[in-house]
Amino acid sequence: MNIEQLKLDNQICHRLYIASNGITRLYRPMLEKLDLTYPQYIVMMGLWEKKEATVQQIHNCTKIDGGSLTQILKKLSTKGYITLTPTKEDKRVKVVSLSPEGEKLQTVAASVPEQMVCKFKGLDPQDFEDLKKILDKINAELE
Amino acid sequence: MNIEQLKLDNQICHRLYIASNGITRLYRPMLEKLDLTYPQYIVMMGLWEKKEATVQQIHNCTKIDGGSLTQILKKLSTKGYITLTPTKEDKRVKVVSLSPEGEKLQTVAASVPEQMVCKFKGLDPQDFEDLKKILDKINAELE
DNA sequence: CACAAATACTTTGTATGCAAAACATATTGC
DNA sequence: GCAATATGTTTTGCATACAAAGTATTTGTG
Repeated sequence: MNIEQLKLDNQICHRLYIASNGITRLYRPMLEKLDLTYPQYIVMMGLWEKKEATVQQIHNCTKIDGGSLTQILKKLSTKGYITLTPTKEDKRVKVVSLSPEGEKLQTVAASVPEQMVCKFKGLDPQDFEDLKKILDKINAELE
Repeated sequence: MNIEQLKLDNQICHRLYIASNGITRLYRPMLEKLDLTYPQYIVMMGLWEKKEATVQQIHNCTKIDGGSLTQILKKLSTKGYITLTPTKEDKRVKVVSLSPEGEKLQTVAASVPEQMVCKFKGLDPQDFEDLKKILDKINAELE
């Protein structure tokens, strides 16, 4: 029996899990000013790029699953950042659009990425590059 | 305003978030045989190493926060994998111990790590090494 | 055109993650 | 000793994640 592999210290997945949770936690105070949670922020980032998109398209670019997305979009709608409108051509499809407030929010959000980078002085640009490449490989396998 | 940094495609944190969720999802069917969720599996890994530990110690090695840990330990206890006992010296402290079933489970779990590695044929050993090092840096900053 | 299969989204139920408040028990300082 | 404080764990409330079931609409087929 290969016990060695079961040790926490040898677990890459555990490290990834901790890092992901830790980063979400780190975002919290920064996103508080925007009245957004991290998943909500991800959806907003997708919308700032496209201005509007169907629920399906948001699912594709954010990789947040449908069930969660419905809840998140409902919250963002309540906050007045987006609107949800069924399309005329296909009533099943809903288009998510940025409201003026939602659009304005991007200006405030603009400082978040660099605030975030500042938290990781211990990593050099090469680390970020490497990490990005490896995560892309992992996410490709997870597809 | 630095809009470029706000694009999803430039977000490392988003990649990490997707990867972490995807991996947890990937573990699910493997852990079903053990009747464990991924966080429960993490706690069990900690216990297989130490046989017994206080709630605090488990928090330290798993990095799972106290509130969640209480729930997870309650579930593991219901499943009969562990027991929770207040210590005599300090009644606030609870010791978590493996039950015989919990201990036996390790044998079944032994195949999980390699099953997991098999899912990532696209990554070479160097990728895993690099990833581990970078994640350790990140987690050190998150402390 | 009617009906089965597919599609887009929502709902439901279970399991966290996390901050903040609550509890119980210990320890300290006076 | 006792009040004030600190510590270890639990509870609470809100926000997901996700599988599975449910709904509404469309599309494809005969």
